[in-house]
Amino acid sequence: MSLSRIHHTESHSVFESGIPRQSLTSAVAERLREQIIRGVLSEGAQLRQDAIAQEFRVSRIPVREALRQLEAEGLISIVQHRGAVVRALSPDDVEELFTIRALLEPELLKLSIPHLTEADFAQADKILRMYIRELKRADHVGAWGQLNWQFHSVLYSRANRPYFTSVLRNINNNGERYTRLQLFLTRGMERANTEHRKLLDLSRQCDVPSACELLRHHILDAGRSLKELLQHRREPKQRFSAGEKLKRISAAHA
Amino acid sequence: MSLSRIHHTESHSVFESGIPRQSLTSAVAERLREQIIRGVLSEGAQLRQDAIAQEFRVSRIPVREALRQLEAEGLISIVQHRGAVVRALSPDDVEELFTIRALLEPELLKLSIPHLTEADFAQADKILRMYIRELKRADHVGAWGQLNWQFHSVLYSRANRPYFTSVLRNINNNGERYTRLQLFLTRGMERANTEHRKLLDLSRQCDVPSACELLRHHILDAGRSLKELLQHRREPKQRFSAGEKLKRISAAHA
DNA sequence: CGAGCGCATACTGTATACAATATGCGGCAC
DNA sequence: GTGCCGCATATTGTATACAGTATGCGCTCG
Repeated sequence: MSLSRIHHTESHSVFESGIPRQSLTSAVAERLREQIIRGVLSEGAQLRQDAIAQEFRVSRIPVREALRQLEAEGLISIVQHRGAVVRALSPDDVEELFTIRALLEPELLKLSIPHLTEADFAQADKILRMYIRELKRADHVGAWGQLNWQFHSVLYSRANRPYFTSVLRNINNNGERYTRLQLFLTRGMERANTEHRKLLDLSRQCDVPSACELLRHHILDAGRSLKELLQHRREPKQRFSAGEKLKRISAAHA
Repeated sequence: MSLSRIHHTESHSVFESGIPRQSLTSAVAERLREQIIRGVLSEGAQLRQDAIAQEFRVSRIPVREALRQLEAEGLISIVQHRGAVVRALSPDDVEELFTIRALLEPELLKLSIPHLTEADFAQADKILRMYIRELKRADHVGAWGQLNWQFHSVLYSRANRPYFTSVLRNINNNGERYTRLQLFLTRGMERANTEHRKLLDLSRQCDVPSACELLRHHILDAGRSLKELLQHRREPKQRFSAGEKLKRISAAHA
């Protein structure tokens, strides 16, 4: 899994196809970000610079820079001399993320709808159909969360508001692990699907107020549901005594 | 202006008082961030790693890490092999930032007001009085923007919403240079002051709806005003031909 | 037997050195 | 005279090496 174009120019890594225009730092950051979002690196997981550097066949410098970037994005936290760990979100944190989404996304949708083209609707429709396909397979959960964001993203794409988009993209990156959890555990996929379908129809009809209101509730309901899920999921763990804390932490890696 | 605690342990830099707990990377990032916000480094300014490293008496590694962090915060942009420059915001960008603020800050205020203490109001009041003092002196513009954010920040402090706060803090960091411009050029300071006073009074009376509505308009009006200011300010420059582009860029450094 | 100290170890933090790339200028050909 | 090629220079990108710090274990002492 080398990212280096210097020592392994013949490697077939996607990062080395064609003329390399991406710095190792960006490549490492991208990989780690993806792994965190997809849950490959679960919350609390330690990110040791040396291990990552060896895995990607690079030195620790680009790894360190990538970690700084991920920290600024809120995905990990770095403590001096103690390394980086994947951030864990409390139920309150998750609620906050959804609240922010509920405030920003309807505005973005409102600005976007008037400029959406038939191609955009077709694209959204395509994503929804892929979503349903994934829903039936139910084997790899990974794609749901991604498709979820992609769908929303297409609907906002014509708003042409880079800051809105980057804030929301980042918030979604922070929360996607949990969104996936909810879609999986509460069978919320069916509901999400019907709501997405409605949202697409309303957008197509240019019914801006209804679409925005539906979107707002769609987000808030998902947030509430997820918060409750997390609270109930966390409670059992509180039976552990402080002395067993260590065991729990190591168990979390399994 | 050394930040190094290794080579200059006897230095009196604020970063070295007491036991150093901050990494050089964080210290450099903080310094640069402050300089960008305060306009010491104006938009388009090139940040050469070597120069920064020498100025702070550190190697380029912590500088590079700091730059990555600032890039993730949106304050600078880094291009491969061409270095980092302070980002310039278009009038549309500024409008976007204010729109986001107008959506998020009222919500935060709503959540905060019920929990604000008399000490908080006193603190806000103190900031307003400092604001007026600075307004009369009118010599160093720097403090206005900072006090502006501090005032808002105090009012939101009891909302206890870390993500809201960090998103807004970052947006303010990105826009503060321009806010200051507006306060200076449009004599918007007086208006801001009276509106802040009203906002404080309404908050004290726990009149949540009125306070939030005032805040929303306060932000949106400031945004509109600033956008127009920037548009008119930019227009004269458009008379330059494409051929003179280079001259304009180098002149921007003066 | 328990508590506290000290050392070994592993990891992070930073500096120095070298490799690679972009930019600008001068010379050459047309 | 003009345009293009190629080299010199400056700046960034990365690797290696070393310094500093936190953690855990064993030892000693009470």
